[in-house]
Amino acid sequence: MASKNSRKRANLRDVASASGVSVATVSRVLNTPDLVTASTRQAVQAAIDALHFVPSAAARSINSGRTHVVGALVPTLDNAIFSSFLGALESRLGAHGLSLVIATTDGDPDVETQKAQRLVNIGAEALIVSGVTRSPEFDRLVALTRMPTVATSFFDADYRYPTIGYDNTAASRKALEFLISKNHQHIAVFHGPIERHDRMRARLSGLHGQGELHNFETDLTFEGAAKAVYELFQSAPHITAILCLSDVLALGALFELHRRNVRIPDEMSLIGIDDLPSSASAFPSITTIQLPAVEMGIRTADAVFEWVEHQVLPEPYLIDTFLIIRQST
Amino acid sequence: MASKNSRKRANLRDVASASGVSVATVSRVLNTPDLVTASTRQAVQAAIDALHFVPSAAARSINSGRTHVVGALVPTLDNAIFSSFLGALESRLGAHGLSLVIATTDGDPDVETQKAQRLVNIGAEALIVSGVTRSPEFDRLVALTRMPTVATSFFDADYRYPTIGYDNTAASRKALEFLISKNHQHIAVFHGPIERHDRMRARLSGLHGQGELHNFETDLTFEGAAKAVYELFQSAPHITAILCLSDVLALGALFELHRRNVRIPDEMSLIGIDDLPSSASAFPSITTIQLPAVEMGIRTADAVFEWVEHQVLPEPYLIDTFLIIRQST
DNA sequence: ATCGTTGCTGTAACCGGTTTCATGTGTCAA
DNA sequence: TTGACACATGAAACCGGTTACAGCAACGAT
Repeated sequence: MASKNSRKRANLRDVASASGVSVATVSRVLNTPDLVTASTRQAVQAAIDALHFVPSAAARSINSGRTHVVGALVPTLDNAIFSSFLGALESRLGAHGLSLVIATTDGDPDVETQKAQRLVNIGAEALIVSGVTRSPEFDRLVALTRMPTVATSFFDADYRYPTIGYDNTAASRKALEFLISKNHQHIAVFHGPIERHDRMRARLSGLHGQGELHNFETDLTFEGAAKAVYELFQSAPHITAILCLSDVLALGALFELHRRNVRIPDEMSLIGIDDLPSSASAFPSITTIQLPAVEMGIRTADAVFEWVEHQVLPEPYLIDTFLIIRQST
Repeated sequence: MASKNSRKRANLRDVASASGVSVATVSRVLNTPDLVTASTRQAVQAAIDALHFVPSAAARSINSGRTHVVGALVPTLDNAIFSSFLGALESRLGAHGLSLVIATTDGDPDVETQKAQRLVNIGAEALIVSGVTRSPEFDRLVALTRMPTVATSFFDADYRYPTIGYDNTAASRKALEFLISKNHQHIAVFHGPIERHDRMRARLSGLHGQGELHNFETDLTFEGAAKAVYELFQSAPHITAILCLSDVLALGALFELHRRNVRIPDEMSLIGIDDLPSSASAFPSITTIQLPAVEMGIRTADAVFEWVEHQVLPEPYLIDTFLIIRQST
């Protein structure tokens, strides 16, 4: 009794001596039970149960060289576009027998580097990052550790890591062209901070020189959008359409326009980018450019799996975006 | 040259022989540099750089017995209440030097058990779960591995794992009492599937026998809410207030009521539970019961940290919910 | 009776680190 | 000159698994 509840966890040798076999046989019971006689197998199993033996993950992976863990670095979980990406990613990785550890970076390359270092320290087999901007230390770390690394949320066939994502510039241009095709002449562009947000910058870069545009930079929140609407009516009341470079802003603008009794789309048209779940159900529902976060998660999971499991370097992959026409335009 | 790019990663012994010292000294350079003379330290460091040596996470944790990884099991990432919880959790755990691996369960106890097993296999030091419902195998796994386990999203001082969360029953009752205080006699209750969703069940259980209530069960989506509104007007047009047991439903109902030109709150009052970011900014903004997901994440991270680092078993902790009165009532 | 299989099991090396303990060297006080 | 002591370093055990290899028994074929 007193000996039963020894503080330490039982290990292979304990089980071996308890069941009167060698460590090799115990290991075989765990991994290749077919190679062990039924009777000894049962004896070993009994000892395993009695001692509450649980194999050590670390000891296993020291031999296999595998941890079955991959890390994802995303700016935030508060934006549904990232959480649905991660949800799909986790689910698909799980189907491949891989686990996902997440790290939020707040869009700061230094934080990203620091958390990437931690992911390396816990033994991640691959890294998944979002957006274009990396710190030099990050690149050094990846080079040093030869870490399989995939970049998501944008597409660039020439990027230093394989990219799986969409063309942000084309997405915003698609939205703008749609507004122009609807004969809008005076268009406002709402966008989030472009400092430390390269995808926003890419979206914005597709828009210059296409007729009269009024840019409003604001926080990437509902409140930020409301503030931009306020400024819009102060400075440019002749505007007839708002192009929001994120559905978060589009929803915020929608609410603020409601509050001001501005009729949508009669008095003001509204188009977003992302296609958040809310955008389809808002009233009026919001025309937007769909960014297929779920497909991106699945494809990224598959690519990472092939890389760590079969050493297949992924090809850069461009995911299509779609214009979803709804009631707000 | 040819020998330089050997396929295998360098290990401690490689570095040791390259720099002409023992493995112990190399290990000291890595962990306790003060104990090593500056000159040898530099020599070792040079060898480390030259060989691109990166210490193996598995080998380290086999000695320390630590992996610095904790696992969280949540139903989904699609609901903002969970993603903001996880965001806060990850951030706070990171401050404690711990990494977070996430696993989604879709609310299925069997999936939860299976993914918990995987978390154990990769060496998680602690488990964080959501909601009351566990499978017997899950409990067996936790008992077997003596895994530190915290349950969140509800509070029950007598639960078999320490709970950190809010009182779901009290939250919904708080919402109902507020509606009653506003003289609403005929109230509809929108709720998601209660099968496999114990928190929803707890919220519903607080409401029985409190005057005339009409229950509508529907999917926990915007579309589900819209459908419930439709049914509501079919079967109970005299209703003056809708109590939604999740802000997701409240937002969906809001949009559908807009669509039907029902004035809020004049013709219909609306109250939710969750306090999603959207609820504050919707028009009209939605009265709701705030569930402090961020605080829950922080407190859970602290509790887990104390447990794995200092063997301090957390006390169950009840987090307050607050009625946030806005325009929809 | 002998040899070649096949099947099960044990010994011991090994994975890549950490850590204990012993050893050698230099410094300082007696 | 010698003993005490701090300091830097190395040899080897150790963590808890996996696995190459060897040994041995039972079997059928020659």
